[in-house]
Amino acid sequence: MRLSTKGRYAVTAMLDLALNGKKGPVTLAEISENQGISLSYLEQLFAALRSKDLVRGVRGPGGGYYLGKSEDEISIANIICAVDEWVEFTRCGGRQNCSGGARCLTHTLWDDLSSEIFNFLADISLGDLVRRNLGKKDEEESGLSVVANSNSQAA
Amino acid sequence: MRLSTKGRYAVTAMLDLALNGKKGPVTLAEISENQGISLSYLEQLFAALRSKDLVRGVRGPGGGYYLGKSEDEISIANIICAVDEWVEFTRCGGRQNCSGGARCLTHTLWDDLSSEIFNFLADISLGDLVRRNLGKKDEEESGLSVVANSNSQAA
DNA sequence: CTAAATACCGACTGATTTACTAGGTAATAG
DNA sequence: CTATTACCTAGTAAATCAGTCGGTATTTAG
Repeated sequence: MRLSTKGRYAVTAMLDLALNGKKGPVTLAEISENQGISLSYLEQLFAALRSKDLVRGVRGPGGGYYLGKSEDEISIANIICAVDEWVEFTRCGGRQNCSGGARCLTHTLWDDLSSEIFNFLADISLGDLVRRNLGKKDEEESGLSVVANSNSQAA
Repeated sequence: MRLSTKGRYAVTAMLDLALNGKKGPVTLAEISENQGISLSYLEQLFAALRSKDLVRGVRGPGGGYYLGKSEDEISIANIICAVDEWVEFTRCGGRQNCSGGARCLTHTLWDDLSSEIFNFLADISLGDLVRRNLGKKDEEESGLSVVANSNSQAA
């Protein structure tokens, strides 16, 4: 898994789109304004998002972007993979026997961890984030209620 | 959170150290050999790890590195933060009122998600990974037991 | 004591990525 | 038609990545 600032920009932009796109398309100019991301950089990100059908563009005046699927069908992992090109990590991935064991064992461990992180992010949808926040308004003063919902597929 | 290839190298190296360092220090030359990471790059990574007391170096012949704490006291988040310098994400972080709401809402959502990812990685220790793998040997042939690697995002 | 092994340190480097600018073309609404 | 928007390509300064090179400091072995 690769979670860079580029992925952050993409997730942030998609969140903005999910929040503001309920009644019509949202222009990149609006997202740029809202989130402080340059327009052209958004264009690059949305080209990648569009190629994975995560967003749908409408040209012309009154145009902009819709989500390509429902909020609940778009996971955070989807978004990050779309812009970060998801390179495979393990170079020996089970196929080669990779210098005898010690190395491959470590790679297997890393691969397992990497999959866990991926699954964790694949389980969180845009809709989750949006709904979670709406429900949070009341409990705002009582500290952290949102975090650590213990998706512990470890162990 | 920032999970780059640099963090991967660090976690991989620390895993190697946890696996091979039971009976004495492990040299960077060995880790370099085992994991295919250049010696000088390892030196850079271990300088950062050392500054956070995650490893302890011993000079001279027969020297090398020990873990700075027990396997169970070192989390994956610790390792990644040590080498990746953990920059803060939200620029407006509750203090400023940040252009009126829509933007800050999105930032809050991102911040929550970021905390979740961090907590997830903070809950996995080196010891967890090592033990998890040892217990896996038996069930190896019965497919995947630890992780569902049905990463079907590439479609 | 000497020599080798090792950690430790700093400067430099090509390649890649990041985030952005500039300058377009294509489609569509009014 | 014209304005607005998506969509596309090329370029770029800065940062980061992963590495080389050339050292110094410390400790063990002979």
